[in-house]
Amino acid sequence: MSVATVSRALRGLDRVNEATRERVLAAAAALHYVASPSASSLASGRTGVVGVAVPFGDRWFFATVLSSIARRVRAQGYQVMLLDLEQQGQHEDRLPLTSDMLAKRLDGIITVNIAVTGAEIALIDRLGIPLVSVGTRVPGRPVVRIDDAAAARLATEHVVGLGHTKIGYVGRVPPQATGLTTPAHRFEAFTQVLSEHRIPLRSTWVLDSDWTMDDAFRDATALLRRTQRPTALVVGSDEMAFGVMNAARRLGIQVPHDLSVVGIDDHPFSDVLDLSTVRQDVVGQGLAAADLLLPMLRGRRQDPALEQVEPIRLIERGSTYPAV
Amino acid sequence: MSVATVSRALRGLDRVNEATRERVLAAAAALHYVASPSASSLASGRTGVVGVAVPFGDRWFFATVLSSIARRVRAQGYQVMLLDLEQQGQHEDRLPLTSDMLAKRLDGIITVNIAVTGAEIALIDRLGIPLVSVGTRVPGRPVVRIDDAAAARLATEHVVGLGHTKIGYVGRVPPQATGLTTPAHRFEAFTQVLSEHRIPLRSTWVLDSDWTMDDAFRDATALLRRTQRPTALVVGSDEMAFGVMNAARRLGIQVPHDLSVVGIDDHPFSDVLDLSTVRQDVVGQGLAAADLLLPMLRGRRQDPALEQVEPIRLIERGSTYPAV
DNA sequence: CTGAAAGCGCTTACAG
DNA sequence: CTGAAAGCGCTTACAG
Repeated sequence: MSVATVSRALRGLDRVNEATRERVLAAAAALHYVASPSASSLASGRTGVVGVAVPFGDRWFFATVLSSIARRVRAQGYQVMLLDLEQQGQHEDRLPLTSDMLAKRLDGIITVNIAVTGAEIALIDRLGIPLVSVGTRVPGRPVVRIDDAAAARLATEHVVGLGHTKIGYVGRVPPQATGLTTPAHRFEAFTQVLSEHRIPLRSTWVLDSDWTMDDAFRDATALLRRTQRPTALVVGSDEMAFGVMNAARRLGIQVPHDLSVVGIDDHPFSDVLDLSTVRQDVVGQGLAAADLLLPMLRGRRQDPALEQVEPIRLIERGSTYPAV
Repeated sequence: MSVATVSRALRGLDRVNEATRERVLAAAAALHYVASPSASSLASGRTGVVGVAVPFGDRWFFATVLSSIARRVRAQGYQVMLLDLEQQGQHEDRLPLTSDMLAKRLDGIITVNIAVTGAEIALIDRLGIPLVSVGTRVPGRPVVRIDDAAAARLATEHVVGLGHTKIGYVGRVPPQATGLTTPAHRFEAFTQVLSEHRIPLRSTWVLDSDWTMDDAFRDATALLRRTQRPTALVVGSDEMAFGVMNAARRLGIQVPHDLSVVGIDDHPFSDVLDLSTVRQDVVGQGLAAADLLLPMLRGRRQDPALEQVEPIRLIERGSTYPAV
């Protein structure tokens, strides 16, 4: 029996006699034989590995997307390489995607809220690696995301509907700092809703944030100490909203009676914290991205302009209350 | 110039003329040349990849360990393969480690709270892959962990010291369900402290749990509805403690005045929730495991009985209060 | 349906 | 310090 026949039998190709295949399979099992991935890759040009690039591997959103992608691609026989681009102690600057990470290593890549640079796109183009983005779009590739503006709109209209007119925002990101679209879209929608309702926007009630709970805690503490403070805060993410609620609690400000807080995400802990929020299906986005990428690994072209927008919805909980 | 010389120059081996090396490096940069990992692996037998096996890739503890391992091994030129062993919808049964995941793919592996089976150990032995475990020990391999008994002891003695005598426990795992050592050690230490202080242990105040917030929420709700209820709960993990606090809040039971709650972990959100807890350094454990594994990848033997026990300490916050 | 052969792109002794 | 050659273990046309 030749190595060619064994190779075909093991990979389930046709043109192999059933009896032959069974003998091969039996022998492979007895000998614990598994084809060498390196040798297969070298010969075939395919690695069976999908890379997932995240800016922070240890945060809920990214860990959840990563895990759901891993589950889905594993079912098709692919392994997942983690590309955690976090740069120690630096919030703005992430590690770049390099040839070392990508070249001949990956059959495809999913970027999760990564603002991919022109140089990186050139690299990925040169390597010819199929790519799907989640959240922030990579130009010329399919994207899976929610409608960030609509999400912020839902949250903002919720507190407006409760009669609030003194409304602040937490989670604006200075536009030059990053190429991420999510923070900008959410903040912009917030301002639009206010202006539609002719509610004045106080610039001192808009807090920049590096999008962490700790940072939101610090900034919200400063804001809530002022004599002039809002009665409601719209917060760009649930994690930041947790920081805001903590700040209020420490200052003796009652949520929701003295201050309404609404987030975006529906983080698994938002229920515990009784946080009103706008739910997005994070697992679903990971699975959708994998489902988009998988056919591309087999050479199927995908519409580069494809935008798969996943649904969102308002979850009213106890952190929001009518204005007095 | 031969391929051998190029190979040596690129990998920084000695016995290469400096001028030659510089020419090679310049040419490689100009051509965007990167050595094919598959070809290198096939020829050298090394893959430059470390596998990290976790039972749930989307939970804080595992995502944090994973991310810190990735950071540390990346600094040495290694990539991380994610082995997420979660089996959809099944809490007890995880996916097994298989040849497909391991054979000729990985230079080493770190298991994070995985109760590795005998068959899996035999496989890993046969493949000769160096292994380091975090949390639950893999027999015959180094382990990085905290002293779980000491952690539970600290938490329990804290509420005992506050004068509580009606004390319950959340997070016992039926011993046959899993080979994990953490839940067993923590519960055992809890019972010991009680008996040392001659505090009776009510079996109805001990809650089994699958170690999730939701499950703890459900079970704690049932417990706290009883007329006879504890004044303090020691909880095996912070995430479960969040569920317990939520249950109390929903029932109108005030934490800490009607009920003290203490967890173990110091989860990033524990500060927000004002949860008293026992802190462990999760990032530190990941880094330590990587530091143990890295030399093994270069052939260094490590003491198979090595136990690196990381420090813990009590963090008193607002969820615990003296008994009335 | 099966086999012989080329080739994937490196690394590693070995010789010089 | 450098090069020629073998070899790592597969997959893929191609021939039969």
